Amino acid sequence: MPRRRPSRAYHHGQLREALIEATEAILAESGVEALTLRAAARRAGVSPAAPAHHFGSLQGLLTEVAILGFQALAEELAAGNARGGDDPVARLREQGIGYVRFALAHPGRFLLMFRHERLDRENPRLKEAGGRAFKLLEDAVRAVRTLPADATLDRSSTALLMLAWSAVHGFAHLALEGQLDGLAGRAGTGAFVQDVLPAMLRAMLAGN
Amino acid sequence: MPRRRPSRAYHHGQLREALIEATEAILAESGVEALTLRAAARRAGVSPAAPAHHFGSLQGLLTEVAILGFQALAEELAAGNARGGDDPVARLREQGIGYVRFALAHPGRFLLMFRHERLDRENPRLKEAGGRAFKLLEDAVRAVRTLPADATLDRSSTALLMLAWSAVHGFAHLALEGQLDGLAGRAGTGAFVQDVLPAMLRAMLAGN
DNA sequence: AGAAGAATCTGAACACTGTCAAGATGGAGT
DNA sequence: ACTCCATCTTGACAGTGTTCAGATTCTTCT
Repeated sequence: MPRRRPSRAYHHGQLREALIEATEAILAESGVEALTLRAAARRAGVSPAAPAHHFGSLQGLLTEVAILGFQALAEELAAGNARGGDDPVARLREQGIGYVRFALAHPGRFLLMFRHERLDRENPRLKEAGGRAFKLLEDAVRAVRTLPADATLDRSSTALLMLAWSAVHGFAHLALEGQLDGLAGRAGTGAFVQDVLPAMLRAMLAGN
Repeated sequence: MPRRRPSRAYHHGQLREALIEATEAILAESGVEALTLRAAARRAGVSPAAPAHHFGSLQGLLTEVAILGFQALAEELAAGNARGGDDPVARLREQGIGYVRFALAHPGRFLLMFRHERLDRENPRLKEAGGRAFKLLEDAVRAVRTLPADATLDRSSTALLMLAWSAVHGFAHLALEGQLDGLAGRAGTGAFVQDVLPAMLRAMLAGN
């Protein structure tokens, strides 16, 4: 445990960034439940009360981490779009694969992003980051249904959007909460996902 | 705050049941985050250390509540079966409606059931209760695919099962975490669910 | 009936947690 | 040089889960 240098203790300089980094490290190493203001402060080498000035509360700090999470998710969805090429259905399917890939690669981050009681849902930057990721999905559905870029979704298209989102979100959530371990058997959850997810997405998009 | 009667304080008699009841009440009133050993003990009119003897830890107490939750979920799925009548696809669809109905009717309970870090996942009774609910889904899928009652699911049937489970689970989870509030608009999430869920399930089961 | 033993619950303690108020510190601008 | 202000620390408070020794009561055996 490296204690901070005795001199230059005050005015860390980039404490805000350091705290976010520390929080993400804890999240990756020990999961959502280990997220603690004091642990983050310890890791950044500052006093327990230091974060208050920058984030107001633990909720504020976690919200910042969630914002970064939604930005990373949006990138993953965009990468799925790229993999999908010109075929709208393939783009939607690859977005779904990207969604699950993101969740399994960053379990803590993903679970935090959807723990509304730990976040400040009124934070405008959080709303914006979430909305940006959502828009990628919405546009993909519009493309599948050959709707203009600014059209509001009819009921059937909304149903497709919700089916796509719910399916990948539910799949990821069930996998992260260990509900698929029994199904996966000896091969492990990772192999199960690799095997079943594409088949599931294909079945889902069969009628479109 | 009614303090417990000064006499007859010792040997509550049914403390185990009383604590589970208190926990469920807290869960219904204030959600998962408010679940606290001391709060449950207070509500049952007993000292903070009392629950330890019956449940070992907070995890143990919450696991008991989750077990009851899985039992109630199984009942809801069975009710869906009944609504579905003789049509296997209708039975599967009604199970899905039952799943979401359960989640929205008991948000705290549902969220707790899928918070693996708060539960003792090795508890055999928890495993059994979860497995019983899962088997209802599995059997419904078998019926749709006209498989014998004890057949192991092939890849395609597994994909259908995962699609069905993931879709309703994801839908419910997204709704409970407030992710659908933006989509729901002025009508409210409840109305949105009523409107979109059947259409989503129809689209999901179109090819079967 | 009476006593021994087991089950149940209390009280006090410990190490944690988030948050707050008051004060110390150092950098930036005049 | 001096002031102002953002930044960080110290110390405190109430609340948490859990443990342990002991008090209390129920059960069972003789």
